[in-house]
Amino acid sequence: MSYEFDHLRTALRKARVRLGLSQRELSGISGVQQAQISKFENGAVDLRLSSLVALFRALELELELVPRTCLPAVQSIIRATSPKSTISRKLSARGKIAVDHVMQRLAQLDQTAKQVQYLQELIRFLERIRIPADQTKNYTRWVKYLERLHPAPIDTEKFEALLKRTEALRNQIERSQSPRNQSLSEKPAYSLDEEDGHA
Amino acid sequence: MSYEFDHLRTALRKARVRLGLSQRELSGISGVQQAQISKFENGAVDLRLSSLVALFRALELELELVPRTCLPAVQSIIRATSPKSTISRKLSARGKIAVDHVMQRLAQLDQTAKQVQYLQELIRFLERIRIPADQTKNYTRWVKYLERLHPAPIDTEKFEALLKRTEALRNQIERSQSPRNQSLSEKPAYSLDEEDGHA
DNA sequence: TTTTTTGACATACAATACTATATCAATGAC
DNA sequence: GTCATTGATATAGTATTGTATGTCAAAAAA
Repeated sequence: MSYEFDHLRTALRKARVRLGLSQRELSGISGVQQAQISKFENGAVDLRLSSLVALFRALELELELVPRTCLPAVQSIIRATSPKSTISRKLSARGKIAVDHVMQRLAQLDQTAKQVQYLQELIRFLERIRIPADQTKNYTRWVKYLERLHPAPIDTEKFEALLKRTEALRNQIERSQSPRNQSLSEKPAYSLDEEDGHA
Repeated sequence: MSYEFDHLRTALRKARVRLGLSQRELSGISGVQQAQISKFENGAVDLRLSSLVALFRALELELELVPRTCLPAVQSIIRATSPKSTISRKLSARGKIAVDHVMQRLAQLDQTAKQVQYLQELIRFLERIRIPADQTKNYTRWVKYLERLHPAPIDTEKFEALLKRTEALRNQIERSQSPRNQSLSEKPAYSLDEEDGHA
């Protein structure tokens, strides 16, 4: 079909993927059918404005009208700001909730146990640091794991598994960073506690 | 109806009006039915993306996706640039053509006649100056007059009428500017020879 | 291996945009 | 006053989206 908006099609997919959302998840958040999302991303449908807006809102994006003469300036701003700005409040909210719940569960366990303290520290560490771009997939996978975990009480078996996974993630992140000797405690490019600046 | 895009509705109308285009004219340029334009401007239709893009393209506007976090920055850029950037190439192209044609007609008349020289000067003057915002309506009316005029040869009667109208416009513009003592030869906010900067 | 997740696709029906055209009142030009 | 322009509506028929489901293969997780 290829209308004049491949532009927006690809932007949608990129934004969705960057946030680690599946089409079905985005569908749930935005209210637009998964089938429609798939079609749109593949240029097979000419969405109505209401659907478009719903999708973009869910991804923290706004449809803005830009005079062609200042397109370059605007695009450069977007490029400059996007690494920080495209972090989803949705994902970070979901992630934050998951982490909070798990931390609450952990708080119910024996606080004198070394392993419990260690896991709590690990998680607090992951909450604070910058997640490198090549680790976002591992990171979102871990977050999803927490989401699945938190509704039920945490028994010994689950605790061990969680500790193992969390440690693994921390190690992967450190390994991916060490060659370039980057500091882990920089401002986050992808983190849980990112706030969106409505200022 | 009121979806989440009154934003775009009003922007469309503003842009169209600023350019002195009627709904029918915009329909002709964009290929979107006049009825649809009317409905959209009144929030009575949920346009498809293709129609939207067609409309905005015709108005030299681009639909851009902006992360919410850098909305303020983007909007400030648009505000800062818009007085210049929102000038339509469409209108200025149409206007320019009309003026050129009329000037060609005038070139065929007796160049020694004082009145012919005077009218030519007047038009060159209007081409150069900035048109104050409150005079755009008079200005576009004059341009339309030229558009209607230029296909046919210019006889004495038409010449007189044109001279009269052109002089009247010049006077109106000067009157509207004089109280504030603004210089007329500033950069144009609304002029025929405006170029769009794709740089 | 088995189960889940994911994205693409299909189908049937309801809702609505789009097209083509026409009308009408208000406004302004002549 | 007459005529043209403008914007808002209307109508009827067509095309497409949107909705609700379901299926399927590939990839990933368990």
